Amino acid sequence: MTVMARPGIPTRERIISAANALFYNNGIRAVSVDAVAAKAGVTKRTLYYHFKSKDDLVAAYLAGRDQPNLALFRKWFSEAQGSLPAKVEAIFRHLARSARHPKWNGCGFLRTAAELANLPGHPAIKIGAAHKKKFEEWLRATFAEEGIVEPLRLARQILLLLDGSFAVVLLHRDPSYMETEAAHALIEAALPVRASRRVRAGR
Amino acid sequence: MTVMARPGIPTRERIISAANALFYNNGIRAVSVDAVAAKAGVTKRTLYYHFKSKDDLVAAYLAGRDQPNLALFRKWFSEAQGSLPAKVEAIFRHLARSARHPKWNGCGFLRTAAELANLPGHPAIKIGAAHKKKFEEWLRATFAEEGIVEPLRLARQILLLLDGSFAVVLLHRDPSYMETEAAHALIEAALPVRASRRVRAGR
DNA sequence: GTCTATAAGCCGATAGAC
DNA sequence: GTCTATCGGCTTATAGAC
Repeated sequence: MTVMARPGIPTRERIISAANALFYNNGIRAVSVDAVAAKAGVTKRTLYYHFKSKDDLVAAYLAGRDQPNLALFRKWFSEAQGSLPAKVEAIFRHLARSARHPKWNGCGFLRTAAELANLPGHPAIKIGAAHKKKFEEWLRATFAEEGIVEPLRLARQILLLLDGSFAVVLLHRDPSYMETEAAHALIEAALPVRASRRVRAGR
Repeated sequence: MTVMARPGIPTRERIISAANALFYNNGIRAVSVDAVAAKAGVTKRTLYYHFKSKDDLVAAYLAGRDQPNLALFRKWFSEAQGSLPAKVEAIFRHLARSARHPKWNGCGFLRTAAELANLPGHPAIKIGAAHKKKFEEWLRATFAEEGIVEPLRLARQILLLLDGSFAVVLLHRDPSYMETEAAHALIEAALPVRASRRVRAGR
């Protein structure tokens, strides 16, 4: 367990960074407060000075992943070339690439919600739910701008595919599930009628 | 913690039944072997006579859910009226009804895989992966019979929606995500061209 | 096959010094 | 704000009797 003694960075940030690495890799209940303190290079007493409980620390771990994660999805979308279906499909393609990294372990928000399913009001679950709502709302607004008739319905359908991809790829350890082009098919089906009606039996 | 002292049922079955209730409701690492033994009405020593470790017990818990779960999906499909898309959509409708029960806690296979993501070769994860593969294969065969051009691709797309539904509904505690009719749209998009091309902008 | 008893260690959280 | 030291309880797993 490497000590992350980087004096330039505030103690609280070092603790969150250590918590992020350990909780994401190993899960919540598998990681002790002792282990987080050791990895951050502080004593447990110091950790409890900055966070009032382990639950509080878990919430801070997920809160730290919220904005970076959303920014990454928006970046993948906006940098992609082509039509709307192609740009959304690009998110899944980039995700599959991430999932091939040996340290990839699915979605931290979904895994935490799954592990703490017996504690529905847990602060970490609320942060996860808010994160997914922000993503859904960004998708809805994007689809609305493109003239989709029911943008919220389509946003929720894509969300099911995204979170299903996290779950299935984590279970099978097979990123090819993210390359079934389901998002592409759903978006084309929702496109206004004037859009190109492509050949369908051909592939 | 109710003692499940039902003398007619073999000890091993009583232990698995207790493990099922506790692990599904609370998660794996949140439940001690002590608690399972107490709920089954046996001592810990007896439990370790029937199962060589907690990991072994967790695997038995999931193995016990495999066939009943698959049978339920097949029943929901076969008893539904109407076209192929309608019959698959019926699975999601029934699932949403299950999810409204207060004791519903998502998919036991996916939650276990999420919690034990740091142990990729764990026997329980293998059982979960095999379970989902059986479901995928049943879907593929069903679609092949219906003349779908790429039945495996469509089966995997539907699987993403199903497991995404488990994940999202567990996070938000909102079963309406299972009623976005995404499966219906994907299957219709994959149907042979001769099939009815319905009005699309109308709803 | 089931019991009592316990090993050996880790858990989250806290007291009090500086 | 960070340290040393420790509490009481819970963890998986095992020993040996019957």
